[in-house]
Amino acid sequence: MDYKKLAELLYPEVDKDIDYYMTKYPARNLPVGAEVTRFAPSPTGYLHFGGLYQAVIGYFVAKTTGGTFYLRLEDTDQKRQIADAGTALYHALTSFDIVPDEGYTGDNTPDVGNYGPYVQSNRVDIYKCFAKHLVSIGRAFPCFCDKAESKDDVLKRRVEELDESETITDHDDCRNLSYEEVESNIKAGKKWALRLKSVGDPSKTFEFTDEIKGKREIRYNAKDIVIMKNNGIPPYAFAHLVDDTLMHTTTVVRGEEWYQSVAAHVELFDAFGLKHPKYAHTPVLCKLDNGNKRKLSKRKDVEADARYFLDKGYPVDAIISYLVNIVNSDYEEWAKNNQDKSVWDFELKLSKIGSNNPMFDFDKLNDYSKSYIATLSAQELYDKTYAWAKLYDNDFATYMKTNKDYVLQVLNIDRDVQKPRKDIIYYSMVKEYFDYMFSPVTDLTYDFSVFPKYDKELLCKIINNYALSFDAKLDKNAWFESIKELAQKLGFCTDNKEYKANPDKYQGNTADICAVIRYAFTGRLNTPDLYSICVILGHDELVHRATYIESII
RNA sequence: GGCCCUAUCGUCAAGCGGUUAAGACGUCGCCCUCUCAAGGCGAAGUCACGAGUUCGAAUCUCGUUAGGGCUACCA
Repeated sequence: MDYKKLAELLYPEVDKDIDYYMTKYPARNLPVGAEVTRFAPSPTGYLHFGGLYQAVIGYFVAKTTGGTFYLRLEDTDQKRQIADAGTALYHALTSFDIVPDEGYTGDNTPDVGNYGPYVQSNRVDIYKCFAKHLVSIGRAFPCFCDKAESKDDVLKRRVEELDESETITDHDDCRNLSYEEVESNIKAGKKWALRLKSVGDPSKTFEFTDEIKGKREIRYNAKDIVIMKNNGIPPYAFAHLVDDTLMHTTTVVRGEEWYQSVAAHVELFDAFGLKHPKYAHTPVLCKLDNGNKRKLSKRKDVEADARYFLDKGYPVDAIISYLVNIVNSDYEEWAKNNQDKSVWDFELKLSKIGSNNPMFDFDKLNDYSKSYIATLSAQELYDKTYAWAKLYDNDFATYMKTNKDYVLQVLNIDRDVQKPRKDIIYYSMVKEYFDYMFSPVTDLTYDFSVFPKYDKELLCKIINNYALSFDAKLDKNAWFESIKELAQKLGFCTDNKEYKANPDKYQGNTADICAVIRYAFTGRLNTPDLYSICVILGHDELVHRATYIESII
């Protein structure tokens, strides 16, 4: 068989050879040890949290080695594509501060970098050229079978084949077609796909080192895998070879689900005489569902959509910290010893990634988030909450802007202290958390039956007395003394030990008085520092609230 | 069905033939206290199971079981 002739027959329009592209895209000028990584999602929907997890790994590997991280859009499956998903993917990714050094930047903005195009559908000429080369060296052949199988069909067929015979051949029948047969098929207008002519012996193994899993023995590939679909577009495997070669990816970070195909990918690289990149197959993010571990699912889990966390207003650094912690569990110790640094300074190591599929843990993420927000100054919290509100809660953003000084005071409650509170988890919580500061008292809901021991008269006495006598000039100690005075006046006990010994002798203790005050002015049984709240509300507002409360008890 | 990967507290996990089997989140208790947080102190809780190798196994080997993945002209 004259393979060159066959190549011409199949790809008459291709006039370049692969050397043209090899010289067009020379290796990057990077320091020794610098890794080139990529995030290569398909525009089939929103950014999946598992995708973000992959992207974070790739990003950190590139960053910590002084390399390059780029974004490539893998849109070779036209059936599953969703309009504008690519653009949305880019925006979601960058919203998490994962900003690629080069690559795709959305549908309406040009790619950045010298190794483009970074959208696979724009690279078909290049794929064809590589495909033609493979035909010309006798390692690829056209396949005229029309196997429009679904996944289930394939599984069924495989099971049947295995039932019939011990050994199954992965070689495709079309590999034996003569030039004349191919020619007449093509003249007849038959559609064809291009397949690799595999020469692998699956009874033999080769040594493969995965950057995460370590050394493994893998069986040689024997499948005549499709490298160009009958629509002229390559499936993943071939696009991977061409793109990661030409874009000089040094380490391919991809999900565990690709691990099975490395044998095929390696054979493909071998066929071209090319060195394959290093591979890092990452565990899959899972979730506990009815006692079972399962993959984070787009359909079932709101948190599978990375935008969920943006919507809620989770701090980006907290999410990244959480992810980094899953990936490298020594991150926590590092963070403890490097409190002046941020997660972005952490040096992530692929070799330290475990092989287990980790389960997503909201508690842990929330802890990172609370702790992070607790480190923010009032001004920083204001800025971040405002930035969030501008995107997700316009009314609140307007409120924040017009009442900036007041909001700043509120946000500073219990914040300017040694051990700040940790109860705000995400920015959307701010509004609700301080609703009694941001809303008129008439918007708060009350139910004074929470104080069954006290009648209306006593409640009003406490509230009115407190409001009328409140003096914002008193410091915290003096303020507390004044509460104790009020307590004594109304028959409450101010000595805890005494109260514990003789609870029946009193109406209650100081804590009970405080509870009434707190509830009256905030509608809450729990709040941060009551003193600060009252100072910010001020004498007049307290009196106003007291009057209103009296009318509704 | 076949092939591959994985298995340490509820969760994330250190561990690499000899450890009282780290740490973090969560849970519980105590202290502090105007509530709630925070903080301090403390507690409970793990080597999936069965064989083997070894003086000695969470660690090595083999089975079993369970979970995950792949088995597409999807990525």
